[in-house]
Amino acid sequence: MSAPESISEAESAVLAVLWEKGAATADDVVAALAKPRDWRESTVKTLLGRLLKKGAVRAEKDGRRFIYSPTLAREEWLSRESESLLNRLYGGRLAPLVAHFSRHRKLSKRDVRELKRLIEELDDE
Amino acid sequence: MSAPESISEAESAVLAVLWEKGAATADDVVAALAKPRDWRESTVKTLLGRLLKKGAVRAEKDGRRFIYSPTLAREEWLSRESESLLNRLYGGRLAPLVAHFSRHRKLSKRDVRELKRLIEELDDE
DNA sequence: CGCAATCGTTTACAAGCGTAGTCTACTGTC
DNA sequence: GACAGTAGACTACGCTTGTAAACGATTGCG
Repeated sequence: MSAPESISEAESAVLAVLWEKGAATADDVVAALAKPRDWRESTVKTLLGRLLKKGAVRAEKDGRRFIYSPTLAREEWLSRESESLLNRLYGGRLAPLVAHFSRHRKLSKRDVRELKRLIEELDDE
Repeated sequence: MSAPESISEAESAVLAVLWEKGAATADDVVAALAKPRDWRESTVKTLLGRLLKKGAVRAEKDGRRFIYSPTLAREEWLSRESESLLNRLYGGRLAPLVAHFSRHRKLSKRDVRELKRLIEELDDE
């Protein structure tokens, strides 16, 4: 199940690119991250290296370069991060989080609409 | 408004005690944390000091000791942490998080029941 | 009144992180 | 075949975090 090595903020930005593209060279990643984060090439290389070491990314040799692709699935990562927060702050359950947001009027109409639909679907199962 | 100094995991455990007790001496906190975390006294002292410096905690002199109390409200902290996660992972909205959990069958019956009630209440507003 | 206990403060130190420069080896080009 | 460019690896460095020992000031007790 791949050791649960924790992914840092910066690393997750790199992973995000790989999740979107499926696979990419270091240069592709550098290019893709040019806009959002303003990182030097070496920064991205370092992050790729760390992700490699953590086993969250795989590198396949393609001539003189490597093609990087994610090993850790985005969904898996989402689960880990989300559950970690729920455990730390809300006793591991989702409802209290939602309650917190509703209590503080932090829900957009869109959120409410979507939540409503989601809950209805749940009833059907 | 208090500067949004970020609170670390360990620090939040100390804050948790203060939130529960309202106010406490360093020793009280050490005692309260004896069970969950197995920290030396100095560890707790360090954390209290850091929280002080971060402005998340206030210390009022009471004879030779200090009485510590939280400056940062728990609700405020919950909001910060939760919103930060939502922003980083779900485009800042709550519905996608719930969708993720439902997709992965991570919702307990209790969660579903409570969510249902919450959503109904929302409709009333 | 002196001393041991007790507070809070200072210092410590390894690991992780953000950010990046430098080094080395390979390769495509003239 | 020599050389410039380039890709990945190695090194760096200051900051935060987790964890704690050491230090110095104060004080209640005998």
